[in-house]
This record gives sequence, structure tokens and C-alpha cells, in this order.
Amino acid sequence: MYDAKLEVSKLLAPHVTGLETQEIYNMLEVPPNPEMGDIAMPCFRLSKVLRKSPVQIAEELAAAVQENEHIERIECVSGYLNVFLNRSHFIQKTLSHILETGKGYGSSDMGKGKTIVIDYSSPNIAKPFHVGHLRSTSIGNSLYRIFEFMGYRCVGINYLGDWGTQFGKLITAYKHWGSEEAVKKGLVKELVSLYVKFHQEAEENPELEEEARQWFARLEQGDEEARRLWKWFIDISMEEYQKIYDLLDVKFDSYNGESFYNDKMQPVIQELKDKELLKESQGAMIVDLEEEDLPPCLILKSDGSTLYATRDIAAAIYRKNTYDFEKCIYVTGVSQSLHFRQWFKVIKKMGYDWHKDLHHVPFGTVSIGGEKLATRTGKIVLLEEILSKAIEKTLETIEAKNPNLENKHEVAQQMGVGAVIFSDLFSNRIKDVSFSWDEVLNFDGETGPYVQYTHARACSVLRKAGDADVEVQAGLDSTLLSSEEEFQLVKTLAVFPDKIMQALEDLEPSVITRYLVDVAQNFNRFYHEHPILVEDQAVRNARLALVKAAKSTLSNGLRLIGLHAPERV
RNA sequence: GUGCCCGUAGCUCAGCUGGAUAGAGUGCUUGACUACGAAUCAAGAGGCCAGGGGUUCGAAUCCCUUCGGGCACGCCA
Repeated sequence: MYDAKLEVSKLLAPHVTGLETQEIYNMLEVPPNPEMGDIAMPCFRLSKVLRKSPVQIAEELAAAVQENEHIERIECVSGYLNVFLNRSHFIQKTLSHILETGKGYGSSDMGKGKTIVIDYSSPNIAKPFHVGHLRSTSIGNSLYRIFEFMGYRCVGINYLGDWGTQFGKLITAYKHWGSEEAVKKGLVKELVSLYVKFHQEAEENPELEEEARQWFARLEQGDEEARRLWKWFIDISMEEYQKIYDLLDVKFDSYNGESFYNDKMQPVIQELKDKELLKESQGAMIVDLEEEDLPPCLILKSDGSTLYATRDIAAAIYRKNTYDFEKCIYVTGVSQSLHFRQWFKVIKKMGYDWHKDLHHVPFGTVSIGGEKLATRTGKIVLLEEILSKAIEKTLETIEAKNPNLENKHEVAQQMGVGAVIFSDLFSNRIKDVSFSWDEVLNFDGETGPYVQYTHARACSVLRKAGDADVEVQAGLDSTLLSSEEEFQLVKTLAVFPDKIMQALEDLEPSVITRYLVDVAQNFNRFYHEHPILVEDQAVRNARLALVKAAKSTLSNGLRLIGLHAPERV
């Protein structure tokens, strides 16, 4: 990949005493306004070392530098050295790289031989799948695709909430008020209402709680009826979740949930004892974290039973042994931050230096109309409902604008679902989000459909160009792409690899989402200003090359955030 | 009470390893379809970057503090 910044650093380095090319590289920045240049070097910091004014340094540097094929000209403006790139050279290098790499543009093999474990989605069995779950699912799925694109082997784990006292409650409720027919008919919805009914009834009949405890105990002891019901509830839930995962186009490599670790916690508890980390406190067993400046981590309740930290620790050790990961990533709500910080430290105290490879990737809370989502109060918006509304709206738009589209239902699904995922991945994951129907169902501006539409538009031109597009690479004369819009678009396309790296380092898919809007805007500006399918074959080929490069970038980027890039919409 | 996070245009958000005149989208007011797709493009209005101190040649960005909001702080996950 052509790296203009690197070329500029190489050019400047010999003239700046005491600084390596790499250091210069890190100093370079992009001017706020394109009219000021393409790459800038602020000279203020050098001022102290060189005992000269920044203005003087910039001017001397500009005079000393031999301009070469990479550079058009250099200007000095109040302490900045502003470099204007040789546009046609830059365009030539950048476009040919993108066209050569195509579907692989932006990818790398940096992760070769390394494994990333990503724990995401992880819904609780017998609970409805709502907007809140979408965040973990979409963020985790995108990280999966980003790491995979960069050559890592990824293991996606859906750590299902398939164990715990809620199953005692559910079985109790089922035995009292449920029936096989009702559950078969109502599925998860019926399970939820049984669960809600349990809580209502338990307010007046506390003995129900005791009954639930007993049912859970029977489940733990392997009681046949309890196991059968438990398994059944899981199957019903999974079937429903699977429909949603299919819609979202999200996959997992493992569905090992909480129950998978039931028999893996005792050895861990023993290990903690052997390492003398376990301490009795108020009847419970804890790991003291005072020297880490954290509250203690609870490992065993006073009745001897395990807690979620126990399970997470056992799971982490199992995953390390099984996958030998480079990183293990947990995508959950920000409310669990302390919990992760605590048990990560327990791993550290156990003497595992891979504790530093454990990463919590928190995201903000979803609220609706200022209120938090809660299954119990019924204050939820089901994801299924959102997706179907979005798909429906997309279909209406297609009927209005492109009624002859062949696979309109498939496309409506890809765009409707895309709109929802896109808006979920648009802002920094840590920000709290307020769910709004207007926003999710708005397809103008910074939205998934806008980017997908732009991509389809590019495809449409390439299609109309017919076999001319075969000549695109050979016929590229980059001096013909001389307009501002064309240059800006190429500049935007060129930073795709940087954006992927940033998203990967920050574990932040929104970097890509926002970048795609940037590409689409630049493409549409270009598209609007310059006719592509013109008579002049040379101009036509040059512009087609640009369109093709933009198309590849858009489609690669969309895949990284989990969206489809349909060729016709 | 303690800790962590957030506060930027009416609204939703970028920008936060310090750099030039703080950017998008949306909404509002206008203009552009006999055109390669108007789910588009262009123009306008809209800001004491929550307030106050400090560090610096330079602060939306770093430090301190106040205010406002969220979350968490032992037997739920």
C-alpha cells in the first residue's frame, strides 16, 4: 500500500537532526482544511530543541527539501510545513493498489497464527431478545469480522445464561400454572409470562421461593424431570434466538454456556485454596484485592455455592487451555465493569500472566423514553419487532422506487436489518443510547441504507459500463482524475487500512461505521459532479477505476460491521 | 459515602496519544431530476465545546474543582 505520509517522512528526516523517520512520521498530521495541503508538519516542538522560531524552522526545512515525484509543492504557514502531494502519482498508486487487492483491500496477515476469543451476545435463556442484547451481538460480531480480516483465527462464543436459580423459578411456575400446550404455542413469550407470574405470586407466597430453590437443587443433582424441563426451555429459547441470529447474519463457534462449566469450578476453587488466595469473610469465601485497590471478589456464598465470578474464572482458564488465545474479549454492558476488573485480578493473583490478555469491552445502556429496559416491568422493545418494522419500511421504499427489483424481499431484509445494526454501531459503544423509532427507521443521511444505496449506485454504473470495466486497470490514466472531488475521494479511500487498525486497537467498530459514511459522502459528491460514462474512453476508464475502488472499499467496510452490500437495491 | 463513565449546534453524535477558522447528520429555510439510481447533491441559519481555576508557545482534548446525568460498590448475572 502506498503510504504518502511515509514518503514525506523519509523526505524530511535527513533535514531534521536527531529525529528518525518514524518519529517524523508520528508528528505528521492532516491539515483541518484541504486547501492548506494534504500533510502537515507542525514545527513548534522542534522550536525548543533547535532554538529557532517555528516559522524559521518551517522555512528552512522547506528550502532544504528536494522535491521529488511524491510531492507537488511545499508551503509554510505560521509554523506549519504544509505538503501538497503530487496528486496524479498519489491517485495512481492508491487506486492500483485497491484494484489489485479488491476484496482483500484493507486486510492483512498480522494475526497469522494468533487466536482471538470473543464472548458476545450471551442472552439469558427464557428471556426475550430485546434491543439491549443487540449491542453485545452486533459489537462482538463486528470485532470478530475485523480480527478475522486481519488474519486472526477467531472463536466466537455465545456464553448462554443457561444455568441458575431462575430455572428453579421457571420450573416452579410451570408446574403451578403452565402446560405443555401453552408453552408449545407461546414459546419464549409463554416462558416469560410464567417467569413474571412467579414474581407476582411470590410477593404474596414467599414459600414459592423455597419451592424454586428446591427445584434448582433437584436440577443440580440431575433429577430427571428437572433436567428434561430445563433442556426443553433451552431448546425453545435457542430456536427463537437462532431465527434472530440468522436475520442478523451472526454466527458462533461455540455455544458453551454457563452450565458447561458446572463441573469445572471445583478444580479452580481447589487451586485458589492451594495458592492460599481464598479467605473466609462474613461466612463467604473471597479473594482479597485490597492491594489492587479493589473490593474483594466473592468466590463462594456462605452456603458453599458458587457465584458468577467463580464461573467466569473457570471459563477463562478453560478457554486459555483450549484455544491458547492472544486475547479474550468480553462484550457486555458497562454495568459489569467492576466485576471484570475484579476477577481479571484474581487471574493475575493466581500467577497467570495472560491476565493482561483479558479485555472487557463495555457498552452503554439502552433506555427508552428515559426509562431503563426491564423484562419484569415489560418495559422492553423486542428486537424481532424492530427488525420486522425496519424490513417492512424498506420494502415499501423499494416498491415505490424500484418495484421491478427481482429479489426485493431478500434486499429489504438486508437493508432493514442493516439499518438497525448500523445505527447500533454508529456512536462510541460506551455512550448510553436512547432508543427511538424515528431514528432507527430513518434511512436518510448517516445510515446503513445510505451507505448501501451508495454502494448499489456504484455497482449500477459499473454494470452499465459493461466490458469497459475489464480495461479499467490497464487503462488508468490518473492525471485525468484532476478534480477536487476525485482527489478527495481517493484520499478517503486510502485511509481505510488505518481505520481498520484503529477499530481493532480500540475494539471500537464505530470507527468503521463512521468511516463508511465519509466514503459514501465523498463518493456521492464525486458522482454528482462528474459524469462517468462519457465518450472519452480514457476519462471514462479513469473514472470507472475510481468507482470500482470505492465500491470495493464500501463493500469490504460494510462486511466488517456485519452488513450485506447488495448490488441492486 | 467511595469508585468508574458521560456532558460539544434545537436533536443524535464525530473530534479527546494537546496544534491552524470546532465538524457531520437530522430538523428548519432555499435551490438542483428529459441526467450513470433524488434512499442523492448544493446553499443558508444554528456553538462562551456544562461552569471555574491551572499546565503550555498553543486546551474541546491534559490536571484540579464545582454542577448536572448514568452505572457500580459481597452472597443475582
